[in-house]
Amino acid sequence: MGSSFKSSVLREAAERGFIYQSTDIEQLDARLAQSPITLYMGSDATAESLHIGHLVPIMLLRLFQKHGHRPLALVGGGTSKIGDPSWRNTARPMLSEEALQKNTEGIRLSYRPYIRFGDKNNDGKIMNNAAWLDKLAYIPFVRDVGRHFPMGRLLSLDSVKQKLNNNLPFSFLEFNYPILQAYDFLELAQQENCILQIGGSDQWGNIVSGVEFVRRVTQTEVFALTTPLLTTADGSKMGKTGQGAVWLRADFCAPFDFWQYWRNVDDRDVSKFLRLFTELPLEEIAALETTEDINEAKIILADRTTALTHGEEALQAVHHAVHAFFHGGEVIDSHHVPTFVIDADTWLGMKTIIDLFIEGRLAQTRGEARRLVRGGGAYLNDVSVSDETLVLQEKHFSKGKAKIAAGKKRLIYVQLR
RNA sequence: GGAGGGGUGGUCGAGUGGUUAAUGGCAGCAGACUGUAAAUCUGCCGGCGAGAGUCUACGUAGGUUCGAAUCCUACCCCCUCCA
Repeated sequence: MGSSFKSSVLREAAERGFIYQSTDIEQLDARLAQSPITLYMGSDATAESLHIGHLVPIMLLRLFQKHGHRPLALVGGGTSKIGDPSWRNTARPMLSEEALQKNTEGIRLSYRPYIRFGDKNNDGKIMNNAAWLDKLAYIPFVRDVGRHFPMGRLLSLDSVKQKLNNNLPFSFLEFNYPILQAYDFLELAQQENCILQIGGSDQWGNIVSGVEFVRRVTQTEVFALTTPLLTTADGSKMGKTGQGAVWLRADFCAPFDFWQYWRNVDDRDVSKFLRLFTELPLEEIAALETTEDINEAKIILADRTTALTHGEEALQAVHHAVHAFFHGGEVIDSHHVPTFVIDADTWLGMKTIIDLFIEGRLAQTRGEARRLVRGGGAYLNDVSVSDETLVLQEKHFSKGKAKIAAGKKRLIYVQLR
C-alpha cells in the first residue's frame, strides 16, 4: 500500500520506512497531494542538544520540507518545566530559567543542518511553547481547555497507565504534560495553520490527544503521523553507546565519534539506516544491499550522515583522523577530532596514566581506569600499558601529542600545552 | 480501617545473625577470534589505594549483639485480600 499514496512525500516516506502510524492516512495523503501544508515536531528542552534518537522524525521533517511543505520545530521550553511522565525516579531537578534558555538555543542549533529556516516560501520556523504556556491563566485554561479532555481518555494514555501501574511517582504536575502538549497543537494550528504533528511512536498517545483536542475546538481536521521507534538489531535503544547518547551537535559529540557510531552499526541495520538517515536514491541503496562488501556500505552510511550533520569539511577531517587512528597515519590538528589539552607543568613527572584516562573521559572512575590497564585494554601511543603507576614523561609525547585508547576503538588525542 | 506479602548493587533476582562488597542472569568494559559487524570463548564489573588495606552500601531512623542485608521498634512506600 506504500506505493499507492498520491502525495510524493508520503510515497517516499513509506518507501524509506518512516511511517508507523497515522490517524487518517488516506485523508492526510489527499490533503498533502493537494497543496503544501504546515507540520511540526516537538522535542523537550532537557538537554543542550538533540541526539541520534531524535533523528528519525527530524529526517522525516526534512523530507516534508524537501517536498515543499513547511516545517515547524517546536521546542518545549514551557513543557520542560514540568517533565515528561515517561521519566522515572523521584529526583527530577526542575530546570532553571537560565538552563532552559541555554537548552532551547542548543536545540535550535541541533536542527540547523537538517531544516532550512527563514521567512520565505516553505522555510521552517523554530517555535518555543514557553511563548504561550507561560502566559496561561489557570481558571480560563481549565474552563476553556480542560473541559475538552475526558478523564477516561487521559487515564487511558499509555504514559499515564505505565506510571500508575509501576507505582512510579506521579503527581498532578506530570499529569498535565499531555494536556499541555495537546494544547501546543492548538496554538500552532491557530497561529501557523499547522495541520500535522509528527513524532516518534512513543509519542502517539500525546500526539493523538492533541489531534482530538484541536478537532474538538476548531472543528477542522488535523493529523498525526508517527515514525517507528528504532531499536538496533540487537534489541537495544538506538543511539546509545557506552559513552552515552550520540549527540547531534559537534561540541557534544566530536564528528569523529559521530562517524564511528555509524561505521560500527550492526550489519542487519545497514540498509534500514541508509534509507532513513541518508538521502541516497533508493536504487543506490538497493545496490548497496547486494554488495558483498558490507563495510563499504557502512562507510557510505557514516560518510553521508556525517556530511549531512557536520558538513563535508568535517567529513574530510574525520577521514584523516580515521586514517591516523586505524592505519597509523599522520596526526593532524582539528577540532573535528576528539582531543583534550593538558598542562605540561602540572602533568609531566606528576600524574599517571590513570589520571590521563580519567581526564580524557575514557574511564569514569580511577578503579575503572585501573581495571582497563590490568585487562590490557589501555593503550598509550598504540602500545598496551601494563603499569598502572606509569607517570607521564615528555618522551610519551611526540610534537606535543600523545594518543590514548581504551580498547581498539575508543581513542583520543592528548595535546600538551 | 483490618489481615497477609514485599522494598537488595545499572537492572532482574538469590540470600534470613559470622570466610557476605553480598550467588546467579541481563546490561556494561576489556582480551582472543573476526570485517572497526554479529556470534562464541576468557577476564573484569561499589569508591579510594601500587599493595596491605580502608570507606560506603541491602526503603528511612533508631535499637539488640563481639558481630546484622539477615533479629527488635517506629516510620515511609508498594502489592494482594477483607471492610
